[in-house]
Amino acid sequence: MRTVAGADFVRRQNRGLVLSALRRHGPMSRTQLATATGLSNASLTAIGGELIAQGILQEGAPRTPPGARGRPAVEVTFNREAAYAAIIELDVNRVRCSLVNYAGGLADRTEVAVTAELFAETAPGDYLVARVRQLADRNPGEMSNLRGIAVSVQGVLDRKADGLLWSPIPHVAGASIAARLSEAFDVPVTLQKRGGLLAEGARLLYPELSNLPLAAIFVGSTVGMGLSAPDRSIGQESGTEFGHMNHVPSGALCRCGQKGCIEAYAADYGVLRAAYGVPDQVAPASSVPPAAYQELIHLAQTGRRNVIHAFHLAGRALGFGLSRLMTVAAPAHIVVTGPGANAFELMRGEIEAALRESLVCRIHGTPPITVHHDEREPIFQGMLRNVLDALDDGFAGTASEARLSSVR
Amino acid sequence: MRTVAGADFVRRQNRGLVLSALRRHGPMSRTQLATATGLSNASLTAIGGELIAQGILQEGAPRTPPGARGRPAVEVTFNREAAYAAIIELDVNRVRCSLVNYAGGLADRTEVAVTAELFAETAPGDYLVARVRQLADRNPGEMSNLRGIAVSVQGVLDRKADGLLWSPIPHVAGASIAARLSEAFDVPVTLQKRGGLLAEGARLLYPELSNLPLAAIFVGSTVGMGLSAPDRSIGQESGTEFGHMNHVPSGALCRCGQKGCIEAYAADYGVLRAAYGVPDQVAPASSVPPAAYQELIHLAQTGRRNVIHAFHLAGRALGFGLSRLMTVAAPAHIVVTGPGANAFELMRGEIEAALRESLVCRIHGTPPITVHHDEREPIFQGMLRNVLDALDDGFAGTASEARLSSVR
DNA sequence: AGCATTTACTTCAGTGCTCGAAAAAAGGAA
DNA sequence: TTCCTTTTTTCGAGCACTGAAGTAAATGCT
Repeated sequence: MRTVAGADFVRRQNRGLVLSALRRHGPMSRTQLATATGLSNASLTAIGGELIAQGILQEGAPRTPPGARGRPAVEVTFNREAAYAAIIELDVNRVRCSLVNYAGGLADRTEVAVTAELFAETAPGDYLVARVRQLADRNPGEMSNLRGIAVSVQGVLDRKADGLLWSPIPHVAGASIAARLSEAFDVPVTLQKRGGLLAEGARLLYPELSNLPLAAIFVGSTVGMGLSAPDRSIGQESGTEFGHMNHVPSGALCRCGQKGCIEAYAADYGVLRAAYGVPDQVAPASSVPPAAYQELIHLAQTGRRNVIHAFHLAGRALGFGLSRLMTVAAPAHIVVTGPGANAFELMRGEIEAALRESLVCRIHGTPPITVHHDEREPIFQGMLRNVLDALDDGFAGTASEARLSSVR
Repeated sequence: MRTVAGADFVRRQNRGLVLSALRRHGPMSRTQLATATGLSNASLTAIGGELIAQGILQEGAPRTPPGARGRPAVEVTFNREAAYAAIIELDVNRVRCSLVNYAGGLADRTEVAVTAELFAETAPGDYLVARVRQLADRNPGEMSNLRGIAVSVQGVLDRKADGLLWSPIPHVAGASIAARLSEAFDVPVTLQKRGGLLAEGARLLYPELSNLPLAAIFVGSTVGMGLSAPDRSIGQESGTEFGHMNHVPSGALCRCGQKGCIEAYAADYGVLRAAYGVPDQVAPASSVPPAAYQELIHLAQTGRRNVIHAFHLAGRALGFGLSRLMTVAAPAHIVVTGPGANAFELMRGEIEAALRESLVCRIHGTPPITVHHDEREPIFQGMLRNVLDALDDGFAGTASEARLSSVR
């Protein structure tokens, strides 16, 4: 719903423009900012001065390039102390908690290995509160200026994005996470799905992808997928459940309890099951050690037929999933990440064959597929960008308060 | 990409707000408009006066409700002559061409039956130009103020939405349509996919659906699907190819030439083929007379086992397609339209069974399914709304010209 | 008929924002 | 020192919005 615009709206918009330009292109002088945003120099004096007075931005040392002629430009940067945010990666076997400053720098970080029983004993919300509290104790000054928390999760979000209705992480479904953290630290908390973050992060990591709609899939102990398009900035929609898209009706038993999900063929446990000829209706292993999965890949690479076949089945499941996805979303590029990225060459043939069977690919061509082995970095970068964008957005709207706060 | 805001931007935004309120809630007094948009009465005097001076809006007769006390309110309406638009429905067997005025009223309409060979002889673009020209000859005054053309199509749009890369309508693939019409009449032309229009139209036709994300499927000589969410207004993304989502790898031969598409099971020709035990690799009938399809439905309703089975296969294909769709889009409501809507009860069991097999539906519940037999009305309404919204958008931006044009 | 009342709309003064042009600032070069 | 160049700031004008006060147009009451 569009809303009525007035002078304050204009200021908010243009402050946002300035912050956004700074976020995307790094420190700049006022004059550069003016041309980057399209605002006049006069407006930049006003807006820049206001943002600096509010402690959101700060002036750097005058930068004098060798042999410069006129008055030296003075760079404007984010004031790193203007705000801090916590970024929590909640995974099956670890919780990583990072404290970042407003300039995007890492201030502190904790990482804890997590067992399957943990959340049976401690409510996930309480546990994450404790993790953030630990950061707070070590960084009292910074944490007093905490302005947001982002949590990456796997599974199906509830309607309010407060917690998960279902998750591959044991015992987290049904627990309040966002509200719990939010009341504990009195800051906005967002839950973000790994798949979408992966896609956004890949866009940031590969500049050549930054203007394409893209899909990122994660293959490992689960199968996840996210979409990211250049325009719509934050927020995405509710995310996807690609791993639990049906591949074969009444097919292999999945960890989610349904039959025939892509994940039941393409996640580590699915491949393991198929490689050793275990009937696909047998309940999947509760977890597969990373080393065991790597060993499977190694076996396939050295020619073990039954293991190769298992990866072919995995590729086929992924390929038909992508082919079906293409009829609805049509990404122009696909990124494959996670432990399974190491097995991509084993699956590539089946994936591409399945894609070729789709009308969309026949017409538009099959989208190129890039392999990015590590998944943690794009996820973190995606969250970092989202969190900072949200802070920028908040600061953009603080214009009218400026006049008030400068009084006191 | 956000752009710099100034006073002109504010005016455009607020003009848009006024036009949008009028479009959605019908004629209103200035005072009502002020409360509906959130603008002040003073602003409405200014904006309303400007819009009236530009001939975009007009004042109606003072409306005096029985027993009213004060000064009577004067209603503000669209000036129906402010602009005209052509709406073209391009179907397999007919072309309907409607001329509508800015108030949304129908000014004239032609409808022509079309044969399969037509576009082999006449380029589709030329043919449509002739159709619009015919309207122009009959309505010279109106057509001199033509401001836009919208065309509903089926198939895969090319990147520029100028024509179709593939279509179930013979001989239209590859032809320039939008550019051809645009240069002939010097107005903007948009090609819109039937599926998306169906979803948008259904939202307009059923007020109770207006705030839900929904999916509309068309079942008939083809299978189509469109998504529509409450927020993002015009433009949608590139549309979907649901009918050609794979249902069974290497399955039944589809008209598109691929194997195993949903359409190959659920469109009329797929059901016909299955009902009569024709092998599913046999090339599909090039067209199925509507009466023959109705007869099939009748046979199934009277208990013919093999026909019932064919509809079950169709339902299963649609159901698994929807189940797969749910993992990516998650509509809260599904609308079924087209000739196949008459057969919905024959397919319902299989559709719902397939949906129940999906994780998303197990968790969020299966979305309710509404049957809307007619498909023409929602398609037309969807296009009408889109065209008028585009005109509104254009008029909203004419603010600065107002001062100029009032001079001459 | 005349005046009060009610509701719709307009006018006016005030404020905030952007912009272009001119002025000031801050160094290097001559 | 004085000139030149480039960056910033200052200043006046123009626009749009708002709240408050004023005007318009009709009904109802005396």
